[in-house]
Amino acid sequence: MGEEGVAMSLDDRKLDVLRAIVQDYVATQEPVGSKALVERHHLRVSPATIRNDMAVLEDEGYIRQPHTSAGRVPTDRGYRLFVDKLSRIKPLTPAERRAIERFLVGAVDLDDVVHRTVRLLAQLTRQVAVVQFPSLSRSSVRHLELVPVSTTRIMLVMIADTGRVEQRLVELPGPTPEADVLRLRTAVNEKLGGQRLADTPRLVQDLVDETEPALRPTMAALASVLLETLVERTEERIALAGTANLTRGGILDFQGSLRPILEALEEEVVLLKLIGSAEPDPATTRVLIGDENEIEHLRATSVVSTGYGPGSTVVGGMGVLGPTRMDYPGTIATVSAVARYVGEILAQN
Amino acid sequence: MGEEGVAMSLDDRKLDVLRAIVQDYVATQEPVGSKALVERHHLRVSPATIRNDMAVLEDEGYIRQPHTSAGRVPTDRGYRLFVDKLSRIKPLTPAERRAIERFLVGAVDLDDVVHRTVRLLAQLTRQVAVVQFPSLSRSSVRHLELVPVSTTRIMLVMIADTGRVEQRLVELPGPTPEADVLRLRTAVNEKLGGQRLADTPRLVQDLVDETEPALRPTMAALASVLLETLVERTEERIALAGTANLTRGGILDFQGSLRPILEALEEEVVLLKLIGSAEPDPATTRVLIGDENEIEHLRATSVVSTGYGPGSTVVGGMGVLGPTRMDYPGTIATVSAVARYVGEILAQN
DNA sequence: ACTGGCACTCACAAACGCCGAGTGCCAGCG
DNA sequence: CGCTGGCACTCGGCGTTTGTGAGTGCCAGT
Repeated sequence: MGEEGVAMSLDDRKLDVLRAIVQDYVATQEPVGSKALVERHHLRVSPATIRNDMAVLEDEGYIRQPHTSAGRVPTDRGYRLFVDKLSRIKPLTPAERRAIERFLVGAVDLDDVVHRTVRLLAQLTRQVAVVQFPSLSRSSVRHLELVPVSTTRIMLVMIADTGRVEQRLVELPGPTPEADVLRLRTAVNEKLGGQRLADTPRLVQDLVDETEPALRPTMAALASVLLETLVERTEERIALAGTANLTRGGILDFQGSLRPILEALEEEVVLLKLIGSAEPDPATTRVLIGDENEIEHLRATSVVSTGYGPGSTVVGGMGVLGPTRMDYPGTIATVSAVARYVGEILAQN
Repeated sequence: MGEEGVAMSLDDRKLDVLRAIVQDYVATQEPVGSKALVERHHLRVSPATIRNDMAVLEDEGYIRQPHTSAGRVPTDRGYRLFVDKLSRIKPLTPAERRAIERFLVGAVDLDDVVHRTVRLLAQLTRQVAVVQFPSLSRSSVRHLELVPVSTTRIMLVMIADTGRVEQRLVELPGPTPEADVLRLRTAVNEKLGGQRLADTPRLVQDLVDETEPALRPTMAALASVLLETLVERTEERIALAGTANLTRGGILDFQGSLRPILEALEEEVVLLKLIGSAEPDPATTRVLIGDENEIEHLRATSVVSTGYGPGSTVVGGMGVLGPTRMDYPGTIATVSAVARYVGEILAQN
């Protein structure tokens, strides 16, 4: 009707009311009523006035009543408005800062960093945490090693600059003396060393073409495994922690059951999509609220995620998953801070 | 009194009754009464007789009543007797055999084998499955590689015969030309190649002593990292799957909540202890029932576990965790079969 | 535009009573 | 002596009822 944009139809006080509702509901986990609102927040009006405001907010779809004559609860849309416009990122407490700093002492290798990170995230946010291992597709080749296993088999070991290591067995077309293996090794390293994995497919082709004819079949066998390792099987690894937090606040937090959630959490693909850094600006911290996320069974959850990597690059994603009713400002702050720290650690290698 | 051994006090029929109670309870998840028992099993006596038998079984601690005037439920002790004496291992169904065979196609490397295995176990048993990665301490060194990263840093990569790969960064005491690194590499491989990891500590010491004096400080730096990698940090990796199965049959399955269970499952140490192959005969399939296991929070669960490895060796453990009320014969059969299969696959490398 | 007042709604908890499965005991029977 | 049928008893679970209070929407008044 006479209203222009949806947001325009809400004056400042209504926004204050929404903010207060979100905060109270997140804190108490109970529907919040008009009377309680005026008491806990110093809104300078009467409950009746608030009720009118709430009626409007409900019309606009920002809040809803679980049942007649109960207080109001924010909708996904309400949380979205809250996150976008009504909240400031909460600074970390000193205790949190200390915890983040402490977690890295003694991290001995990449696996260790990732595992510690995911536990840290879970502990700080008291939610389920997910950390993607540095993605192969985003790293470069540091070194390739060929280890003879028998005369017709070698083991291919690839070391990425992120510290990730992949190994694969290669069946050679025939017995190959060790000297030849060394020649292959040199050739492969000269061609691929330092290259980004994304660029390797065509280089591998060159590699075969440039090999001396005698060794070409052997190199071809090696090349096919290389391709598989470097590209096709860009298997992403993932670390998960804090699933026990799903049971906090009664199982009823997630209406129905947490069964589907646990199932979804075991699907790597699903997790990758959630914290996927295939986003416009991967370094930004993103928030997906309720049914904004695409996984059917996680419609009752929100995800806060971000990319991380040494310096300003992004080699993987990390994030946190919890009930839509969660402390967004605090969680966003934590996830961002942890990602920044991990980036610094990675930069040190 | 007049009774000799506890087991002696139970005649055959009482044992039949216990077996029937376990079977029915596992199937229905409800306390089983005397009348239902005589109907479902062709015990040729009347309910009243069964009641007397049940009274005895209860005195002996094999079953109990959840409350007066309810049916009986097996106790941990009852399950134990059932597993030890009253059940035969259930042969696998053809469908199960097929599933096990199918799961391995396309397993591309060790990680993949382990991940597929754990999922397979979870799916077949419909419980939580745990698989330990082949333990470093039980494997031998296949190859050690030194990759120069800068003039004062090299990356140490260890490849075990099980296919596991560990890498670690070594800070050298000073700039070291590549030729020296090669010499170190040769020396290290000659000394440690093919050796069991358990034997390496003293060998590493020899290694330093035998090094030409000029390279000795460098070798010392390398040796300390080697020791750490090979011995001290015998970090065991573990794969987990099927946590969603914990929610089957209502959460009430695990009285209280499954919170502590989820928490325990995130502790690697706990899991290792559970499926630990530090048992008398690690290749045997073991069953821990209820409070027989030592982890406080898992007192309501049972664990079926076994060791696995190529041939008749054991390089790690795997197992399944579920409510004490579980299908022991079937689960034992499945776990054993899967372990055997995985052993065969590992033997192929 | 805000407020106080008021009638109304409805989830939730406590109280109640019923039902029936299951038991223990006992006297009788082969 | 072991088994059986009969019987009185127990008690958890379930559906119904009732009471209570938080919270609402509406309206008349300032």
